[in-house]
Amino acid sequence: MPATRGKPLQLFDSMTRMLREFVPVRAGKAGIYSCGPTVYNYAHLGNLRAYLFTDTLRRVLLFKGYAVTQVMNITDVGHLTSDADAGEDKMEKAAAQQHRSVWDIARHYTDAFLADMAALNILPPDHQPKATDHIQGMIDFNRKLEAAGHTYLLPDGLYFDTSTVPDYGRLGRLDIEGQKAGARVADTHGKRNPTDFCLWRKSPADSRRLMEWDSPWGTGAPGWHLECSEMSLRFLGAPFDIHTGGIDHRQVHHCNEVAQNMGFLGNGDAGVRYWLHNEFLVLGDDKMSKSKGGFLRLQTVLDQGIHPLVYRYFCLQASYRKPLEFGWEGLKGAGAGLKRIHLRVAELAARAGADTATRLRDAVANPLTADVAALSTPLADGARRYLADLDAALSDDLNTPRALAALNTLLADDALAATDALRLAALFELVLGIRLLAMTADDLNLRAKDAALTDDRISALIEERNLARKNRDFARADAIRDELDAGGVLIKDGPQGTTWEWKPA
RNA sequence: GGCGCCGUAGCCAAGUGGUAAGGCAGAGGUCUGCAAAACCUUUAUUCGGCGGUUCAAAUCCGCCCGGCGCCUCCA
Repeated sequence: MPATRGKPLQLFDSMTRMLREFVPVRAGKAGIYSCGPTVYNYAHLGNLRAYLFTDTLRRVLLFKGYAVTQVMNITDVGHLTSDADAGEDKMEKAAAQQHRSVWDIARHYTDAFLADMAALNILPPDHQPKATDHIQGMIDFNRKLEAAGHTYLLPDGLYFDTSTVPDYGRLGRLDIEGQKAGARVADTHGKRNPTDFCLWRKSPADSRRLMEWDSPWGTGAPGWHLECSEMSLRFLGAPFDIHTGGIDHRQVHHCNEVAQNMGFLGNGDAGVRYWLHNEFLVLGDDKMSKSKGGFLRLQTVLDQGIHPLVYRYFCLQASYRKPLEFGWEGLKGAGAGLKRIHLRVAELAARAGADTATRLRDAVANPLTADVAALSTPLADGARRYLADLDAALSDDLNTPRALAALNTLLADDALAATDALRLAALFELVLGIRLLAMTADDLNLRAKDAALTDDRISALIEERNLARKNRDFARADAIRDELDAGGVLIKDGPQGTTWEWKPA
């Protein structure tokens, strides 16, 4: 079996700002480092979009036959909310507000984060190192930077001298001169260059931080940019293939990582072959005020009776490199679309036969081990075309909207044999992760948080309605239907009787 | 002040030189006591505005309008 298949994968690299063909450092393998969450609060939907993006990237590489290693950090060290001494430590602030230890805070929000990832069907990274487990590594990293002359000491800590590496800020297309002239240049409190950043922050002499460690530069905590450099190079080696993160990291965090890596590696190379950044989820007006503050969690979506995978599907409808407009209308629209897709796949499964459906479901249950070549083997010409469409879309910088368009088209293609169509659905599922074969449309219906009707009450009402219908008391029957509708329950009358489901709030 | 992004039908959105994917909603139909659900059919002479380049532009260039991100922690 070839190590890779399909068209060359084109990825938009932030360093060159160009589409570049993916050529791995090691043939047949791909290493990804994804900037993970700081666990001082719940992840919001925008954060989660970033992880859906990295998951798609990973699934596409797997689909194309690469052996993928993905590393995602968990930032459980508090970092200051500003570069000035007066800044607050996010972790410590959360701990103080909630009267819990910083370690409790970290554990709680890490667990919540992992639960969100699972709900979204995001494959767990191969490694999820916590920053606090790598303090010694970061200290060693700094020692090397210090020995190579990239650092200097200020009263409040150890700093990286960005003038010691060539072309600082290229990744972010930073205009250093322009920033100097600007009105918003931060207090440099002795920094040699405005862009210099902290590698080790000393605890104030008169107080202790809740999280602090001893180091050659005094007791304190590592600089925020350090952990990603240390852990990415430790787990993936240098150079490694792909580094991902939100677009907001392109200008500061990742520029600093590049500088650190260059200083550390000492060969004029940052050790990262492709930098990929996802755009933001943006909040339009819509009914967003309902949750005011714009802090929307996955739980917020669940409370509306909307399945987590609907959010995944919603994100897949847009390019990861374009801002995505969030709105409830759009999300519910995605829900309706995803539901119809599931209904069609279920119909295909019925036509293809239970044995085939079960076999295919099991074959794609684990994208890490799924045999794409075997799945795509007996496929009629008319079906092959859709596989080519899928590959072409994904190879074009992970164009999932196009992949979804192909999926919709193939599900409506009457010329396809049911087995072929279902096989294609299985292949699409490997990359999309919307549980096409492992879930049904019914599974998408969730009870909204404020739904008042109980299942028993609903059953009783339906029974009463059916009796009224039998007696041709349609006024009563319709009144019951309206009552159920008002309660968020959708009635479905069919030849086999009446069923019901929850509607999104 | 600097750097960068976006603006395509009611909504989300693909498309970046060759004459507008896909989904949702809407409309019509089948079904139904009527509906809903489901299924079938259908829906942008037009891509924020104004100029320009070109045989040809949503796609390239200029200006303008609107929205957003980063420059301080942030996906």
